[in-house]
Amino acid sequence: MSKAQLNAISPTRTEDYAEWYQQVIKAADMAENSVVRGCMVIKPWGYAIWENMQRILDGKFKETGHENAYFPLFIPLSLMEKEAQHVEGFAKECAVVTHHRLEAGPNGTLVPAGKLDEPLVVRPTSEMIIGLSYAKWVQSYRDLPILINQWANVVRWEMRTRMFLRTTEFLWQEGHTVHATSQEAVEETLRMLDVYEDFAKNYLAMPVIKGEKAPHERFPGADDTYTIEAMMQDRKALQAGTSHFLGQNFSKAMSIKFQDEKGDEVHAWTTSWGVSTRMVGGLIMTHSDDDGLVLPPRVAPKHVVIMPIFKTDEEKTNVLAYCKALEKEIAGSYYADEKIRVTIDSRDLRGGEKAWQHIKKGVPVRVEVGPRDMASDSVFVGLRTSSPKDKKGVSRSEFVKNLPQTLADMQQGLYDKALAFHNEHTVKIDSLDELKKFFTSKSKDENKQEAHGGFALVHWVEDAETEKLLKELKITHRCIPLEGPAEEGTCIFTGKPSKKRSILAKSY
RNA sequence: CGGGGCGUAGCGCAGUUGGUAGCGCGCGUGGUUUGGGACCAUGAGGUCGCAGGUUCGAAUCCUGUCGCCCCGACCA
Repeated sequence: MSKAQLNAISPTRTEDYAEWYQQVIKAADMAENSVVRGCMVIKPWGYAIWENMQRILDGKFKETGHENAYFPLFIPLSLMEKEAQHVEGFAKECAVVTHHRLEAGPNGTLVPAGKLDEPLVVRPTSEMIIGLSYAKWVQSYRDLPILINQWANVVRWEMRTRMFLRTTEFLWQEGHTVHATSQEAVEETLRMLDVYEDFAKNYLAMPVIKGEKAPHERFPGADDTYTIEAMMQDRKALQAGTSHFLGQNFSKAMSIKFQDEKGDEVHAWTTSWGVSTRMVGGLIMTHSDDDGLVLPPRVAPKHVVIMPIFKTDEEKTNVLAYCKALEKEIAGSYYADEKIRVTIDSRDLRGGEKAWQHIKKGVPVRVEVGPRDMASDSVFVGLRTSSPKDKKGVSRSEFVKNLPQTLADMQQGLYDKALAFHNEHTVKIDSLDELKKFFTSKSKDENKQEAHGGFALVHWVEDAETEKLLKELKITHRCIPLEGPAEEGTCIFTGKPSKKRSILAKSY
């Protein structure tokens, strides 16, 4: 049909947000469901985004003194049992290996054989298996601190999965550090939270709130859990990264001890912190629109796609040569201290079709080059942050010269837009009635609720009674923000005195 | 694991009271087009999720089972 659709993605965000999310992933060719329940196949475009995240974060971890290492995928069951709270928190979602061999069964089937003496848990997180090594490595205060990060996959057998946001197997990094003093460990915990904040804001263009989790939301076995919370376009909260101060809980469980300067044997203080492929989901839901994925340039696999346009063979030769020269010129320039990532898409596809594919994948800058542009030494440019129809011709030299600034402006523009949205839907609320109103959809149909709610800043004090009300409203306590003024008040549920406002929100 | 929805061609779907499978998009080929998600023609492509059962006959009815999506429960 020659009639152009209004949007590339159907349904739109307002029509059906959850379905829109799935469709963006599909349209951008990022990932697909696999034959294994709850596990996804991450396709090249989606994986390239993750690789960019990895590269940037890895650099920041190293800048802050960490080294990478790798520990086993399997954790002996007996080891998991050592920290009571930890076990309780993870027991329900552990995959367990009980056999180590397959034998021929009836009718060509294979049956597990070779039962293991001790079952192996597939790591849901690595505190225990890494702690075991740390116990051996730490003898003296001179061995500290240990600052190690691991890039790995982990498995958590969740009831309900969603691509990128919560999958049975996911990719992440987990930092595990050991310190001589509580203070040092706390500083490390907060330092890494800052790294995550910096990464989210300045690279993913995703506004986040740093905060502390309520006791019942803590990592199992942690003394304190800190989080960065982001607001998605449906105004729900997404926990985008966490950093835990583990106190001496794990060092006691694992016997991570050392002799201090005075010769006394003491337990070490540990931390752990991580972000996962969930961030890719957060990225999608922060910026994308009804035409597909929108990528902040800093994590876009390609910044620029050049699309040659030609009819005859002669034109093809000339246009392609021109495009290659342009590609080389662009690839030699820098944006945010990295070479600009450019590619030529010379596939034998119709122009419109091709352009839309790149729009759906979120490539920041599209450049069309045909004989006419060539003749005037200009290029035809479309930006992902503008309307798909909004394209204009500019001189080639101007375009190349301004490209770094163009990308920087897009990056900043995406952050500003997301921040404005975040602020618009973050409100102080001082009464229960107001809170109920804020979090109640006008539509009575469970499946057709309009976007509502957001981040409610309220005085809240943990209490069994408030839990019930939160549940009724389908909201959760997200965090107590670290920044912002301390403000005395009273809990809107119980009237108990509160020293600071918390964020309550619906969440992923 | 509870409630709801859905599994039919690569994708999206139709298939009414059971009679041996169709449409759109996409894909192949030929042609016409070409600054834009083209058009005409002509093809290829399906054990109707899987396993049983009822029947002369099942995509359709029954039972079981697996998977996906939504709402809950759960969620470092």
